[in-house]
Amino acid sequence: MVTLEDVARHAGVSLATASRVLNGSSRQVGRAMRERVEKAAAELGYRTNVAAQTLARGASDVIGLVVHDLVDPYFAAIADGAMRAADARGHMVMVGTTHRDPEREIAYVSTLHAQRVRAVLIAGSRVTDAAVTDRLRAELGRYQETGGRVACVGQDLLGVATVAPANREGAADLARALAALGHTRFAVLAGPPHLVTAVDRRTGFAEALADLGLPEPQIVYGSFDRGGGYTAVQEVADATCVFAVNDVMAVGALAALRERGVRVPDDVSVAGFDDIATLRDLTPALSTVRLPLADMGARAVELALSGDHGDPPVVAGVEGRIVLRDSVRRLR
Amino acid sequence: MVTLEDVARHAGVSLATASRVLNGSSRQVGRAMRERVEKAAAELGYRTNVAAQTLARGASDVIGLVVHDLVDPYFAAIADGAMRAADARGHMVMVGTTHRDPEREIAYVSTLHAQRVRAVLIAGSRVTDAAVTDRLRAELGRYQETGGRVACVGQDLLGVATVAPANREGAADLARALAALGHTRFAVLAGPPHLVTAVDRRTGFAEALADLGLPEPQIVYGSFDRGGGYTAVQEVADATCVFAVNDVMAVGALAALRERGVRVPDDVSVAGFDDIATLRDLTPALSTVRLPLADMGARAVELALSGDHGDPPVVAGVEGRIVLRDSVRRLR
DNA sequence: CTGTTAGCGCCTTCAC
DNA sequence: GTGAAGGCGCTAACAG
Repeated sequence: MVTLEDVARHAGVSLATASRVLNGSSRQVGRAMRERVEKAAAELGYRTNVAAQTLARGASDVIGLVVHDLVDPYFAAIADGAMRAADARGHMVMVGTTHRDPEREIAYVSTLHAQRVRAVLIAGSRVTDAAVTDRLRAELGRYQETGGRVACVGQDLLGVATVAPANREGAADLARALAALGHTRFAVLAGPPHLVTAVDRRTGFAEALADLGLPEPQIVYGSFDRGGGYTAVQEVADATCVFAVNDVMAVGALAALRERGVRVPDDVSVAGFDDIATLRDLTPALSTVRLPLADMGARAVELALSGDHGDPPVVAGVEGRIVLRDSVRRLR
Repeated sequence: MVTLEDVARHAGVSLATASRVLNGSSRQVGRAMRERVEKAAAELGYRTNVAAQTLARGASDVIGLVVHDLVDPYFAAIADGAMRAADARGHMVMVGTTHRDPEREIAYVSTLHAQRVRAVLIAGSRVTDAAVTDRLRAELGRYQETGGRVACVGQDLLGVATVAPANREGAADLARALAALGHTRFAVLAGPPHLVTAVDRRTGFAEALADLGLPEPQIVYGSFDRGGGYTAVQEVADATCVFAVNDVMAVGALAALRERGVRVPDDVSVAGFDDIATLRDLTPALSTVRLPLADMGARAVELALSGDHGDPPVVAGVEGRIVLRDSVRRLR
């Protein structure tokens, strides 16, 4: 294993000089020496030992990212945006997937802290369980005390910089748009009651309907994935329009409806939330609320890395945009 | 920042003892001391400094993963499998995305080498450019010389342990299955001519047709993504069956056909390759060749981590399974 | 501009 | 079973 010292010796310069040319210091090095060092490094096949560098510098240039599930296109898109932004700033990204286990979220923060990553990004819905949230906050707090930066994509419940999609408002806008098409009897495939994202979207939707003087929607709980939509939609009684709180669930609902011979949008309209790119080729095309997922990931990187340590955490709201496509139909 | 030394002092033991308790050594430590150390660590909020540990041990427990694009469900699935396997072995995963730039692939290997990751996983098609491949091989070679482990998901062209999907054979099987339905005039949306995966699938398909005495398929090149399928299918002349060399391209093709009012499978049959889970709810359901993507990722982790340094690289073949769904139709 | 020299935090022989 | 001490590879003052 070739070390900096080997390179220095091979080039006939001091360790410090070799360090300065190979691992960007602010100091200048004379052209002649610089070239000798670079030549020696190339000849020897030198590779910086980042662990040693991190130890000496007291800071690494790795960013940690915690997501629920990379196979879920929602998180894949956020991760992609975050990784592009990280890359642009010269950072590598270390990823942990929790598969929706809040305990693992906490454990990952601890692990990433141990890795002394420069920043930790937490993406995904918070849970309504205050005790779990508090423990995550505490873990993040310990990390921040030692200089760690944190940003979250989701609800502003952690006391850290947050990219917060307007779930309530987006769902409310969607409700109004659907009502404007003449729908009055709605059902909501609401996902699990302990996921804040699901709850926000469900209540935003329901409140908007109430404001319009429309009847309460039928609420069907279930899991937050395709299967949840698939199962839940089968309990819908007589709605003319079904709102699934995310696109993946809507896809499950569409599949179940198709199997039962229910036509969309002729027999029932369906809408989702997120506007997942991979799902844009479904038939009928899914109406939804578009969230700029990749931007949100990139934004989180910026928030985490910018600002000074003492600053109060920034909360960046993100608006969803209603996209009406073929899966919904005008009733009157 | 709390260090091991702080913990040792707080517990009234030596640094060595604290180290043995907190960071699993093979040595035993008396029960009383162990408990004192653990208590002190908890009280102080100690977190191992992995950088220091890596430096001292000369080995990290991070695995590097290089993929083309996390938003592409193909890679998301492989990454998911790899991360689960890594996790089960106590490793974190550092991810780099190349967005199909072979130069970045090489650069990432270098970066991961600098990070002294325990193993590097490279997922994704090789390119036909031998010069680029040689440089990647060289970079991997340098890494391996210093004890790094490597595994690849794709073609066995790097001289490292490889999980190699049977692209040729899968495509050939598919061709035979489609021919058995009575199709004789085929078109292949072939992707780019420099991607080995695309080439293998195209040639496997064409060769099987030739063996059956059927006419040569029309070959249309393009990009390896949705847009590539969308564009390429518009140049298809008079085939009764279109084979897109991956599912995402097939989705693009379906979209273009739908827009032009061409019915699938009534007017033309369409098949893809990979069997991407997220795409299983398309209508018509896509016929394809199923690859166990998550398993492949997990397998790569195993291959990389197992075996001894001198061993010749293992090549693990992976078979695809034909899945015929509604997007193809029997002609006779 | 270049070299010398303490550490950075932890692991691991080696004695006790 | 426990402690003392050298060293892992690099950085960043500090001198020159």
